[in-house]
Amino acid sequence: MPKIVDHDQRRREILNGCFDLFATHGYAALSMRKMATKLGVTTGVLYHYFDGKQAIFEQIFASRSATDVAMATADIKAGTDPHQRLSILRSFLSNYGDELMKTLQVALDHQRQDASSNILATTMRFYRQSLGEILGITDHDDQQVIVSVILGWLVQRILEGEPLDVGAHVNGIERLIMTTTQN
Amino acid sequence: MPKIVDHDQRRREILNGCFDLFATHGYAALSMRKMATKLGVTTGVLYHYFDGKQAIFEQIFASRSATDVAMATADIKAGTDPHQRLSILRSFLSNYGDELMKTLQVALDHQRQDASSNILATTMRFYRQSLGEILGITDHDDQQVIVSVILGWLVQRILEGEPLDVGAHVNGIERLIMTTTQN
Amino acid sequence: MPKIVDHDQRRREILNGCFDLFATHGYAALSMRKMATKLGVTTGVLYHYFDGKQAIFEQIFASRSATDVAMATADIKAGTDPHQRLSILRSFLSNYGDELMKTLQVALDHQRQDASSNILATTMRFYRQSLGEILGITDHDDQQVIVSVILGWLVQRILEGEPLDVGAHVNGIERLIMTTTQN
Amino acid sequence: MPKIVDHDQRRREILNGCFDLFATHGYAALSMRKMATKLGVTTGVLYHYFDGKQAIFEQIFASRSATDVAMATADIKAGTDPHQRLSILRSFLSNYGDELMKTLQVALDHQRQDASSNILATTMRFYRQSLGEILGITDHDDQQVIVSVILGWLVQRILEGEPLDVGAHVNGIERLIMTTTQN
DNA sequence: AATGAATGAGTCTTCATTCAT
DNA sequence: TATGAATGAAGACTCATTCAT
Repeated sequence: MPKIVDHDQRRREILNGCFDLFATHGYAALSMRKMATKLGVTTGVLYHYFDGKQAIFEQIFASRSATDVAMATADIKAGTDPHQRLSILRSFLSNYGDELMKTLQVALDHQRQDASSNILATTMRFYRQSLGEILGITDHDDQQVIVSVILGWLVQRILEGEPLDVGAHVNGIERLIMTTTQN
Repeated sequence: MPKIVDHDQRRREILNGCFDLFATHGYAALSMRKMATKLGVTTGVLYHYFDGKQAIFEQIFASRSATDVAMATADIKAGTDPHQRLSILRSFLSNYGDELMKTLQVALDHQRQDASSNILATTMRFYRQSLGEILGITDHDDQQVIVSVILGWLVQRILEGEPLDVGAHVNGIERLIMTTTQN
Repeated sequence: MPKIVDHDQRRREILNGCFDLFATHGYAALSMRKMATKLGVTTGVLYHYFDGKQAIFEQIFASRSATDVAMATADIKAGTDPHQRLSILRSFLSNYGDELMKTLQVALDHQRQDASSNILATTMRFYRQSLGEILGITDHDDQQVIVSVILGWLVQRILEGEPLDVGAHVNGIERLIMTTTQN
Repeated sequence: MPKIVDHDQRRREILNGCFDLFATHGYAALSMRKMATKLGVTTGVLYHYFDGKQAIFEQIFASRSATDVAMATADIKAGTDPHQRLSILRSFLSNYGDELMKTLQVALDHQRQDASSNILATTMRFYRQSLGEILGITDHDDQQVIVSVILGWLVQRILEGEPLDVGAHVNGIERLIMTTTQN
């Protein structure tokens, strides 16, 4: 009878533990040793559950980018009134800003790690469309600009080291929606 | 008899050559050897002119963030008519988008190298104010949102691997300016 | 309730399965994991039946070198006419050349693993005498040279990657026998 | 002015030092660390002069297999009288047996390392032809058998751990030459 | 001013082996 | 009897940095 360990469960735990580490240190600067140490395991364990550093990194990215959109749509879909939707977007960004920031950092690393991969372009399109649906915006240009506002908000938070107030940005998004050129 | 070399001139040449390399590969993934090879010098030369990798990186960042703002203001200051100002912003972003993207990548790396440094927060404030002056915007919140639009535009360009059309974003900025809540 | 398994039977099966693997990959390059995978068992099983990698290797070698000589004598003993004996040698080499080649490879590995062991010297003497009896040659020098012809045939086969025609070598052995200096 | 080191000279010294190590330990069992230690250098030095373990190994093999044949032909070419030729072959094998043995061990390793390479087959053909010319033997089969006698002599020496007397083998070769079927 | 040889700690990864179950 | 999770040392190789020349 083998040691009783739920293999997949353990994998997911490790992945979750790695996410923050990759986000804060960056792919190249996070060594397997440091990763193992911070997780309280040995390097051997990491290689028991994964095929290597790159594999861990990719699985983290894949699982997180899906999770984030799911979180957003789950929260926001509920509202139907445009005003209500914005209010929900505001609290979503407030609550999950840190997580989104880390996902963005991991995504930027991913791009450097494998510039030829088109998974990021695909993911961006998915984010854009999801946001469009959530806010009821169909115009492609408007979607892009609003995504930019949110991404820019995250980048400023990264660069300054502390959260920016989300209010001004949601207010900006509202004005963009109201002045949309499509009608 | 020492070779006749302008020490500072040589330093600047090396720094200029390194910027692209750091922007493309990232701090951790760019080795001194690769750096030397791409620049056509030996590692010894790099250590003759600089105190090490970290020193090179910091001097690059310092010199660049100043340069970029100088480029922007030089181009834009001229215009006084709001319409004209936006038109100049558009062509500035078109022309220097790639350079700005690289600066952003280096800045993100810098933040990871030394999260405690406040040089980035200072720089961001400087950018924000400069942009405010250029576009004639004094409201702090509006400045933040417009900076976000530009940063978001750069991030999308990074993540998708190809330039986004700048028109939609400048148009968004225009709408943000027109609907400003101040005054 | 333990599974009904013939312990020794299982051991022999594993040993037989390992022989080809050791011969093909070499001692150092054959990991226990690969061994287990190729045999369709787990590493735990290998350590249940054996004391470790070195132990498996030595038991393989011991069991094989006995087997090979048994094969040879069984086939050849029958013939008494010198001509007949050579003909049987020829077909023996034809049929078992691949197996002999593998045994040689394992023996060469064995020598590197434990150069101080004298089992190989003993085995060689045994081979030599067996061949002498088979071919009716008593002179020690002649035995050595004829063993060399066969070993050389195997080595050329190894180095060239494909079987050499055995005819020329058996013919050579015949000429060596006919011109023997003894008597 | 750089440190004064003759790069190629140093390379050759290191290669020469490695030859015995590869021959005695085998490719897989000789680690770069052990190699460096035995040579009295650091691993960094090995990577400064070579592209890696495989590269060192291949260069050793290439340089040695050429050297060996050169040694043989240089020594033996001189004699024209068949009897004299055999006498020279005898002393050549006596003197260089150890070196040839090591070359053979390296070659056998090489074959396991890269079975698809055809350099060994080419080398074997070269050895065969050289030996044919030296001994004045043109028949392909006879060349093969005589090469086998020498290879077998070397293999027995490897397996037994001590040199076999060369006399019996040279005598065998003589008898093979005298009874050649070609004429 | 400039070279590139040298170092030794660090990189990712694989290994033989142990052991709780 | 059998599993496969876990370990820690060792594998090949790269790195930033130093220094004799």
